[in-house]
Amino acid sequence: MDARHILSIRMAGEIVISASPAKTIKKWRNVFGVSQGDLASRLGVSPSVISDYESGRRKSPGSELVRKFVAALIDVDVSRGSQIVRGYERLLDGGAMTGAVIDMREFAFPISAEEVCNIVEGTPIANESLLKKDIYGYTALDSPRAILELSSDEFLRIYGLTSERALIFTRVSCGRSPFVAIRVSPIKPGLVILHGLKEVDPLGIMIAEKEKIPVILSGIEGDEALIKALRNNMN
Amino acid sequence: MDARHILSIRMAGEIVISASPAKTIKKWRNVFGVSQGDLASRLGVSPSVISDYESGRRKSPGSELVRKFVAALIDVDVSRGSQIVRGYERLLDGGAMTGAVIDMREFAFPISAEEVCNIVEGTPIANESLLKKDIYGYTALDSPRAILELSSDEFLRIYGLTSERALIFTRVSCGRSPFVAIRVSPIKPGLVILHGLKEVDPLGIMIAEKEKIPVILSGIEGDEALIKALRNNMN
DNA sequence: ACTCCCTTTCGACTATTGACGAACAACATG
DNA sequence: CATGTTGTTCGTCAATAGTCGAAAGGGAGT
Repeated sequence: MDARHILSIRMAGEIVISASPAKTIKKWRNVFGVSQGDLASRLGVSPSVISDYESGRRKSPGSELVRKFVAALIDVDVSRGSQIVRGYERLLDGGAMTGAVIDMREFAFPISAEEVCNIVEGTPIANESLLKKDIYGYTALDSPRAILELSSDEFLRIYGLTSERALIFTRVSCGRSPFVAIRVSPIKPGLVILHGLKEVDPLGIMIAEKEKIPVILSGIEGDEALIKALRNNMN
Repeated sequence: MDARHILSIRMAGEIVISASPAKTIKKWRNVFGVSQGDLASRLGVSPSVISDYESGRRKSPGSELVRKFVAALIDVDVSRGSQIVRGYERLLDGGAMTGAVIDMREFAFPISAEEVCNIVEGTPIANESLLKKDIYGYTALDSPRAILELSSDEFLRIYGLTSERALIFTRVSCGRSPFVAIRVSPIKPGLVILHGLKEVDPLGIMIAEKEKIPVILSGIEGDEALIKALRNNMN
């Protein structure tokens, strides 16, 4: 399976190139939803071995360890129906995203919604207590175009490998449409960032509270400055 | 530079996932056109260290070594004007290739043109003495569509990271047009494979001989069988 | 409060990596 | 034939990786 091989290379590359291989190893295990015990069984080692790696006890894991680790995660996914691999295949097959997607990144390792809030100079306006959660990447959208252009298939693709990401709506007018779209979608993002307005529609806030999605209002002036701030803080 | 980071991940991933990290490390050094001595200087180690890795003395290079290795190659490229990084950027930015490109792969490590010839059940018809050279990947084209559709920019992109690849022309009628196209292009492929005909135009053979490009006539029946044979022999 | 699951920490041990430097081989050039 | 460049092999040693297993912590469920 081609997507499987390409995903392997992507995962291994991210781990090796990461400023913190330990954190990136843990990120991928969490993306695949596998416990340390399950993974250890599949690799034929003790659970403490996995924990040692993810905690950074070994600073420079060997290539063979990384290769085995990646292969084991993908094997688990395949045994569960290839959900992650298929999701990645959709990302590959779709070619360039529409212009509605301004930017889209996966983090080498997750950062908290709180840190994301700091990066975008944001003000929490919904579910502030949930800002400790981990965010794995972001997708920035041009809201008017997104509403007009995104097909249901493309809407799935903006979630990349995991929905635990920041969905950033730029050029927002009153802040209701984004939440309506999220409300009717089966998949919910880990965090919503609104940009381009000062006051948010109360109904939008109610939807977010109900869906338990933290929402931030970014204070950075201009789309490009927002994207720049995010890119400069890539780990 | 974004393409730089993505290329880093790609290279590191290929090395780690490869069935032979040693050979893939050497492939990438050759793709970047850097000597072992130059690379050693840049890494602050002795040349024999590089040779030890490429010869397979160390079976499982550590992540840090791979990261440093990749970074050093890209630094060399940047100091020379970012030719490789820019080439990769063009690959990324172009989105999906036109339908003229049936398939396109880079090998984890190069194989000889002779091995490629065996894989496609080929008969050498030009420059047979050059079949010992290393081939780093392949691009399979639908010839009639390629002639009609490929812009000069897209023509460059079919070479991927290196031109030392097999350019495969399928649905060829008499075998002259492909060589005329190659003749006028500034970049020459490492190997040409013709498919879909029994006799090749003598002028085409003359052009290939003149350009010192080995040419093979594939004996596999059918485009799909040809691509399948190539994919099944990916290293 | 107890049990179970998941994860972390760390001492200890063996195997391998990372690296140097010497000796050598192959090829191109003058 | 001598010299320079590029690359290979290998003995050697210090440092680190790979791993086990014991002990322990935190959270959820009963």
